[in-house]
Amino acid sequence: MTAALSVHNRFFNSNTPENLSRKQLRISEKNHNPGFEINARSSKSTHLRKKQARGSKVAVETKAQNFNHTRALQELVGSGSMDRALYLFEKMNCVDTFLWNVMIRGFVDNGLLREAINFYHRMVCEGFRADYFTYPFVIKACTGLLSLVDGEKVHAKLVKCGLDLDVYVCNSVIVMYMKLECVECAERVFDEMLVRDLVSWNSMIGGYCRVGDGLSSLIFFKEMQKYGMKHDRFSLISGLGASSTVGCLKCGKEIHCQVIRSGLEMDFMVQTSLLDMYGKCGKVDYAERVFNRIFPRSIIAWNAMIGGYVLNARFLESFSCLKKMKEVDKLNPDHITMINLLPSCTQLGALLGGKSIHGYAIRKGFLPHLVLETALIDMYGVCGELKKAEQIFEIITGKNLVSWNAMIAAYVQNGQNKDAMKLFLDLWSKPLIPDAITFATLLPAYAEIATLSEGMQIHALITKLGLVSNTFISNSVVYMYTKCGDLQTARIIFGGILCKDVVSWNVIIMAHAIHGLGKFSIQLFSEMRNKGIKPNGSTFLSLLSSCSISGLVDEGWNYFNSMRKEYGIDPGIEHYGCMIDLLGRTRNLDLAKRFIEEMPLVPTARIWGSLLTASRKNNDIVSAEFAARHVLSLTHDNTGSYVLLSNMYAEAGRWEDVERIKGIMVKEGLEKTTSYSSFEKNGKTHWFINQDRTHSENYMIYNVLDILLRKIGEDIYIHNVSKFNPSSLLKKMAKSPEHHSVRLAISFGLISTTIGNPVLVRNNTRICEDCHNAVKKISKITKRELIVRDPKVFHHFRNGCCSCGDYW
DNA sequence: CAGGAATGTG
Repeated sequence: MTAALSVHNRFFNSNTPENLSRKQLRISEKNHNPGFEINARSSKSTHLRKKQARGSKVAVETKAQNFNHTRALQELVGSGSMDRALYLFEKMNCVDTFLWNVMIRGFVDNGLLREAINFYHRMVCEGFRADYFTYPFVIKACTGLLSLVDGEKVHAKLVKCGLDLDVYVCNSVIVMYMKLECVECAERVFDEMLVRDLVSWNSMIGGYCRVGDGLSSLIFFKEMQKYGMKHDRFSLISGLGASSTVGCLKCGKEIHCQVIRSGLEMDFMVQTSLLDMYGKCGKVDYAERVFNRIFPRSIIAWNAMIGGYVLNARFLESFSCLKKMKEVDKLNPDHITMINLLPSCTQLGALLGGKSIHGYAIRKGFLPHLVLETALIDMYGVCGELKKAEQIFEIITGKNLVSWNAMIAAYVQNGQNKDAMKLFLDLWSKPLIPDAITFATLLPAYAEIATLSEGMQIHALITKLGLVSNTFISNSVVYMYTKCGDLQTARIIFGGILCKDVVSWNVIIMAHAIHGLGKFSIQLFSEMRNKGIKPNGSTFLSLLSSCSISGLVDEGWNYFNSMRKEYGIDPGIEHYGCMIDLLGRTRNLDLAKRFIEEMPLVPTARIWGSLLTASRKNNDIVSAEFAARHVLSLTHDNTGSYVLLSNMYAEAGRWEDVERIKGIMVKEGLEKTTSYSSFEKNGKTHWFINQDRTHSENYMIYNVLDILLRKIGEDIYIHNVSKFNPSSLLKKMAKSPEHHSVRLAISFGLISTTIGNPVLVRNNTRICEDCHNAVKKISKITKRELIVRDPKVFHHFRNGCCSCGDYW
């Protein structure tokens, strides 16, 4: 007669039943029954009253009927017919806590989580006491909804009822907090438990695993044995997961031994975890051994095996594994198979493979699927199909941070730095908070195009979000400041990195390289070795670049030769590239050519490009043609090579050849890159193109520039007429460099800054010979440091000299 | 009545 009680309590009893104990509840139930008919208000009660009026015989029947109803209700719930269960529930007249629990559990089991919570509220409202059977279900519903708000309310309620003493209830609360990433709350609940069972421990181990704290997971895994808990399959599975996140093969192997000792070797979930662990710890052969013992092999085991191959860069094997899966076990790939295989396509550059996976996913109805779509963005991004990546990103509903990060990465990988920055600002307006990966992805874009003030803003943001202690991020910040021209700040931040890794050192060595401070690079390199940091290939790339940029020829050769001898590092193609630059500086073109011939690697476009630069510096048109031919056979759209060659022809007065190159470029659809220079003033960037007259301070800029040019004797039109030299005049007229963008920007920079301060100008193309000469002289007569950033390096012009040693 | 294996971004 509980329904009656509920009605009664609702209207006449302020002492709500949830404040009473189970025993008290039963007593009050009895006591209030007699008054039932008078107090009845609801239609349910009226219905009951009519039934009861038919006499005691009917009452007995009702009891039996209720018993049948209960069984029917359980069956309906079990089969997932929640609507019919609800109908029956509403019809039943003797509802009690047990039946409410059956309903709530049914909702949870059938994924109707919100309904489960609503039903719990209704249950409490109608005066039923939620018991220690109710709460695990309700908490599970909150967990599934990822609703911390609901969860905390329910938790508070159950503490009030004293149900926080129940092990089952507490275990479910732990799982909830862990899944909602409130690790500290879970820890507190765990700590305050008077009795902990196996599930309590397993929930902690599994919870830490889930939030990525493999170390704590392993600590709890070891700790629980001290409390007399024996690991079961759940503990072992979580322990294996923790070993893979930490990447601790030793831990994994130990747990493998425990698996064998516990006789769980043939447990298929444990097997899958083992296989996964070995794959993630880099032991594919062990994984294969485990895999071969699994029978029957589920799609999950196959997926784990495929994932293992992909993770260990054995891409082709991942595809043959897929083939075997289809042929041997007649299993169809699912969405996780696709997610696993997409990185294989990405790494192999197999766009066609990636597209067919996309097609398969569409045909099979796997889409929309957030993770799969993100993997597709990555694949299309790396394969250069930016439009496709954008399309997928557009249609994703419920984008999470990973999706945003993937799209930002796609832009950066394709050199669309501006779009990456724009997308980041877009993300900033969303309720998502960028993380370390966002910045690690984004910072290279900032390094390429951000102004110093933009760079400082992003740095402030990183600091605000507490990501400065992340070495990966700090390294990128150092590089960004370097590329923004602020080597001073780059140094300070480098000095502040607490855990400097090899990348930190490589970055700071490279920073000094691109600012033409080779001696400092060398000093930093020896400092690094003294600190016991082992240099890698990239270290030498930074070091050799520095030697080449600063013209430290002997040092460069010494380091190059020491690479293999002292450090056991085989020089890569990039290292050879640096050496060719170095040889180019010595003006020994024949040696450079022989070096290319004799090197054990196939020359790339960059190698031939270095020879082309060297040929230009030597004014050796034949070598330049030779180098350019090679560059263009490898990259058809290398505009720079055409322009360089064309300029050489022009200087030699070979106008037919200039026209010929022009013709080829037109035929190939190539346009000469428009050179522009920029100068940042008060956070605003001012742009200039050659002969630009659009700037608001145009008059002043040209006046100042003309004075400067006259002072340095480059105003050939006015002063050099007497020493008329037709070929030199022709040369200058062809390019009219006296109003090149870089000079305009420097002129504007000089009038926009205080005397004594350096002027920093950015160029999108390499500075021409004439301007380089002119800027050197301007630095001398103005007594200012003039800094020009080109696509590769910073030219520091000081007192008539440039840090690049006139070779760039 | 509670807990578990394979999945995307640097």
